[in-house]
Amino acid sequence: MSKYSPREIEQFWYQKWEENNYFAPSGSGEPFSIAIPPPNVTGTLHMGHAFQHSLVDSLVRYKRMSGKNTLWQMGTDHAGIATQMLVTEQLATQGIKPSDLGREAFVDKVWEWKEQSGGTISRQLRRLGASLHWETERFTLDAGLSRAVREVFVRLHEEGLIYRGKRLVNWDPVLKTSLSDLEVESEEEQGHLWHFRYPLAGDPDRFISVATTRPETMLGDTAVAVNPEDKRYKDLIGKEVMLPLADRPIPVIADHYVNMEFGTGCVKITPAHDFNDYDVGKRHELPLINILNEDATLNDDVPGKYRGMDRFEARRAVVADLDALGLLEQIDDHVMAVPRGERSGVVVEPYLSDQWFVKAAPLAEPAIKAVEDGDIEFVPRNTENIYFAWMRNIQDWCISRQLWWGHRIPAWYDTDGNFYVGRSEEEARQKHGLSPDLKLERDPDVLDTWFSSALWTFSTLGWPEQTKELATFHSTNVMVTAHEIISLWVSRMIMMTLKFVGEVPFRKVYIHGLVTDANGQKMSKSRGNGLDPMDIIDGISLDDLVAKRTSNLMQPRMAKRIEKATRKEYPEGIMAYGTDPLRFTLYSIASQTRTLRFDMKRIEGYRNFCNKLWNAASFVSSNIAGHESELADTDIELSDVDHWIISELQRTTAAIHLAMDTYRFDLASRALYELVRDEFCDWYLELSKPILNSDQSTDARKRGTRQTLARTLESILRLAHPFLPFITEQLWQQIPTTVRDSGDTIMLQPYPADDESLINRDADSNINWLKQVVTGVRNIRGEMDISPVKEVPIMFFNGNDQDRERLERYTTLLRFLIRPESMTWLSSEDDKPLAATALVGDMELLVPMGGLIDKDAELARLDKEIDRREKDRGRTEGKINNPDFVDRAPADVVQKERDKLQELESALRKLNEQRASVAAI
RNA sequence: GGGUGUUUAGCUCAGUUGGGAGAGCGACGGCCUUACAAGCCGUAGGUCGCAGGUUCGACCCCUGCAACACCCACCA
Repeated sequence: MSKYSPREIEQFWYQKWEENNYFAPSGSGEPFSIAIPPPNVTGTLHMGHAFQHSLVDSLVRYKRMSGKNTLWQMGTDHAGIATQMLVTEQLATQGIKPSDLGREAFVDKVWEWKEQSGGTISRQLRRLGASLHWETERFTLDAGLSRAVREVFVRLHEEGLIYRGKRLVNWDPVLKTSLSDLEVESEEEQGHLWHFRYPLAGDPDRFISVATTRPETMLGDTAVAVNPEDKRYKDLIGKEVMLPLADRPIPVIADHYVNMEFGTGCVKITPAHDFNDYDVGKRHELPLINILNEDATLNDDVPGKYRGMDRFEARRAVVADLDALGLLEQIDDHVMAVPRGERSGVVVEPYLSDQWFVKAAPLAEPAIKAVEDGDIEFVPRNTENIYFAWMRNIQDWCISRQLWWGHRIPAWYDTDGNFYVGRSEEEARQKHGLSPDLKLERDPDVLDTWFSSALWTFSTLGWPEQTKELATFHSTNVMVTAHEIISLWVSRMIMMTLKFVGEVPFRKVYIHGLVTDANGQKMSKSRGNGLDPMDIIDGISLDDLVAKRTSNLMQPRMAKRIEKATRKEYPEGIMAYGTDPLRFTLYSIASQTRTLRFDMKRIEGYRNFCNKLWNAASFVSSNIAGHESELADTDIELSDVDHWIISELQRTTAAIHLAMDTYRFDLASRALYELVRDEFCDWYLELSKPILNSDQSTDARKRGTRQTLARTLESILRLAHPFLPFITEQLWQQIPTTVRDSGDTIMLQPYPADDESLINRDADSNINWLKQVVTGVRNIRGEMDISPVKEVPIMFFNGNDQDRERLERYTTLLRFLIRPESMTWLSSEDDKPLAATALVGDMELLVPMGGLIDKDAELARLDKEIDRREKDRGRTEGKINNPDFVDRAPADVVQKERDKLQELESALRKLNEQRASVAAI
């Protein structure tokens, strides 16, 4: 058999699977379904995707093999803002502005772009081995989903759960659109707190000092507020101050919102440009003065000199002008949270505009209850707190975006500004009895991308049609996603799905951690520490990696640093590891912590693991070659070694089932790793060699071992398939059909079930004894620097009948594993030569010193053994001598300690005797 | 300000109802032993963040503290 080479097998098998439609639901059995969190149609696969989809794929393959009617629904998201920005940038390189094209032509361009680049993410998902049902792939802007969106919008509007209104919203002045709270990211930045004096109206010599972080907004102030309890300003309440620069009188009002301790205790109130001030303004019926244009330049409602200035330019001008008037009192450094648009990165403005909103509270109520009642379970459990915290304090959701790419809002306006909602213009006219002559214009806005995403689990299955798919696969079983998506998406799916389907979108929500780089840093373009899963699968040269990480940076000056760090970390670039090793690495780090560090060192280990599995299969294959026909024979004899590995297989199988059922992918992968490496390869394959090669073994026993080799390997492959889909398929194909099912793919084989009755405790304890003997000898060899191939006499003393019986039974195996020159059973103390010793229970294992063994080294070794046991004895004695322990601890625990003490004392006695005789040389 | 999580070997992390502290990587030593040097064998290394408490017994349960991380929130 050739060497393990992922590249050669992975693409081949995926294609085969897809051609044969193996990803389709079987149509029989209990349904199991998962809807993919739709990736951006024009996006590429990042490490977070690779992680998430690897987890889901293992789950899907596991359930499919377990006989479930399994659907992993594929689809992509139109990603309004992200995609529009991307295409806008593309056009900019050709010197084209969206406004040059106009709406329709621009949207056509986006569709073109989607057709052209939309295949990337799908290709990458295939490379990852994701067993998605491609045939029913959906797109959030396709006809069916658009229909679902209109249906939901109209019905919510009819119920008064969608409304239009002028509100203060988050405004992105570069994209010129509103954003929801969740699309705004606040980060602490160094800023200033300016203190200004506002002179009292009619008393220009008296001032009131206000503190602000945003001086330019003072042009829109409509009041100054103080705390009603604040004695300093009590007399000013109800009076007026003259707003400088604007020269408008504004009132001094009292409101508990004002914190007396902060700043000067006086707050300028700008209702049109601050969310708090907006609320204060409402309470006091203050006028709202909007001073900004859509692009955050100052509008005509400010004094002439500031008109048209950018907000930051205006800030400098206002500060300078107030200073010139002697009204600038002081400037403090001040750290504050600055809100920025998640996509554009620019500072977002609270901005007064007409928008559409979803009234969230009524929808949230049943959604909260569904989780409280356990209809939906969060895993790990405590992540439901994030959900509850968000839902119990939910605010209305601004769903309109001033973009061109997205679901256009199904509302039409007449020339008087009245609007009419309907599934179509015809319906809107009909519903409102409008004359056909009335001129209507459709609302130019589109819906927040998350609005269509919220309908994902059911719209992809055909809703509003009551399809068979919807009946079969909804509710879906589990949603696998990250923390930050809980509010953004999970909560909205739950609300919308309960509302329109009357059932939960999924029964479980598995929340996984965030994959970071090896240092725990979030992977990002700007940090230049991102790893592309494709580069790990296919490999990449250092120069290409550097080029990739330093191109298109928002801050080009970072390029040098990124290049340096990259060259240091990957001096040889990244070699091609293949998908299976990447996946296995991802499972192994999937513990239930918040951040998961991806370290290239680990993938190397798991690549080696795959290689080992490959070589083990090659060993099995060469040992059964020529014996294929007898592999199904019943005329066989199983040795203890065979029984033991079969036991191990059962235990691991049970452990993996438990792990998968509790979403512990890390424990599942580890159990598999340990079985394959530590038991199957390190012990079983080694022990099978003497059985197969010795004249002492009967043919029936050899047949038994060949059969166990083949069957165990075959089971391991099925067990491992959900995690390592490609290598397992490749190796499984090479298993003779006398051992495996004659099916065409491992994908559709039954997943192994554990069978308690196949656990053979006698064989287990025998093999355990055998391992101890072998380990004892290896330890002496290792410590005494005796070459593993140097044959030495080995003696046994003080063993019981069982030891003796086992020695005889396993002579052949022992000869192979410990390479004795001779094996002697000593019957009397007097026969004991001076020797290095190991203990196996009460039995002493001796390697005579005759020139081989260094006295001091052996003394050191014995001291170590003695010391270890003495410490243990101390602890154990302490317990036994504690009457409280003996009285109160369960009898079996006490007995266990007593037995242990006895063993320790016996061992110590022997070791000390041994030490004395060695020391006497 | 509120919330959640983390703290176990040099590094990254397991530790499933409280009953003898584990793995991988790294380190060190020895081996080309006929599946595998992408390998094999062996060894060292930890007052389980700190301080209390409950218990016969605590990495595990309770209280307090500290450090770090993340999420949410309107302190101008």
